[in-house]
Amino acid sequence: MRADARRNVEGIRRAALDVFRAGGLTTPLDEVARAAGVSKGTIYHRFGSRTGLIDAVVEELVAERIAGIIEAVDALDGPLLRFEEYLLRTWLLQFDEPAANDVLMRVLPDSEPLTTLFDRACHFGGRLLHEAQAAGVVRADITPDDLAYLILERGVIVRACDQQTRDDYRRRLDFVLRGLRAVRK
Amino acid sequence: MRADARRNVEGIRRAALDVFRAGGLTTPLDEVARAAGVSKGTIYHRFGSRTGLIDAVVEELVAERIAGIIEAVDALDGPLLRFEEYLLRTWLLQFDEPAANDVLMRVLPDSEPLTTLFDRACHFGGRLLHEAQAAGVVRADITPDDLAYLILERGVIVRACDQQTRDDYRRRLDFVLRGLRAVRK
DNA sequence: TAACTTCTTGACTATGCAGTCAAGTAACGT
DNA sequence: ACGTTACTTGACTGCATAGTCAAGAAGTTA
Repeated sequence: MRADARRNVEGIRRAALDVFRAGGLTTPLDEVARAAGVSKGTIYHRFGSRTGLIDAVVEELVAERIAGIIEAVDALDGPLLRFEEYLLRTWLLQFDEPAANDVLMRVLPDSEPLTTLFDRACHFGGRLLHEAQAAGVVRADITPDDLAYLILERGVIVRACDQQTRDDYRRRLDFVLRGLRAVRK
Repeated sequence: MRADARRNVEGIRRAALDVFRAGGLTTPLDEVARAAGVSKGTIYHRFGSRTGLIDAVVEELVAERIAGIIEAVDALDGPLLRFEEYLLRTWLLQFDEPAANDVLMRVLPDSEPLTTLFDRACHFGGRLLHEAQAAGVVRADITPDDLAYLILERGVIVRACDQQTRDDYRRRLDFVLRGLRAVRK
């Protein structure tokens, strides 16, 4: 690979990290090209497709955030707290990081790296749900699908309602969490 | 107005009712034109703009549905039941009728007829919220804005997640309603 | 430095929708 | 039946984005 090509690949990667971080994985490639100081054609040349580029950066972009949540929540005590903190932190991540939101919304269902990240979060959430239900602290009729849906929903909302403040968003999450708890006898 | 023009206006109105009923107010005008058997230009000629056409049909398309909810809910007893039935029926209306959903989502914020319909629903909901909070049966920290948001959210979700079954959608609404109730002492 | 190969470019196609307008068509009045 | 005027048409512009490719630029090697 020629020197200029190597330079460009790196530049594009870095630009993609910046641009996708700010605007999510659906940002037009022209913006990445502009940020990298190359033409769109070069990106296609080097990464094959839009998805190719995303695959090449999404891990670095998002993995740490999801791992951070899993780690932090794993350190907490109590099945209800753990379950609710998992959801809360995930929902806030969706608000804060468009790219993470895109992963959690399965914007590119065919991308392996994206699927891996998504599954990691889902699997962990499923475990917490199971434990919380076993302890009788969240409603028994919530399914793992419902859980995925609760996250997908929030993603859709975050995307569409980008004028709401983080505080309002955060406050309203409490309503949702409350609805998932088991009814006190 | 010439006879053919009058005929066309009526044809377009009727086509718009059909098409918007099925696909919501954001359906491309070409589809309305095709359904009416005229060209797109004729629609613009007769109704001035996309919004003009929508204004001309939205009342007939949606008013009855919203009035129906208000009437039915008004006949119920108990502040909690009334509040929850209002939300539930509104949310189901959003699922069943894309056009009603567009109204409730304020897809065209500048259209008077749309605003009128929206305000009617909002005002009624606000009253129910107030009564329910006065009776201590729903959380006191829910604002009228939150209520509008709960409806907007659902609208966004319905639009984006069109593959979910009505039954699943319905079942999940219970989670949300549950989260709005006052905490039992 | 010249030949050779790799690489980059940006104009191009394609898609989908909003909205416009010159030119053609058809209803109406006399 | 013919002129006038209202009306309709559909091709056109404009916009935004994905993806392609022939031609020109530039790194590499001898």
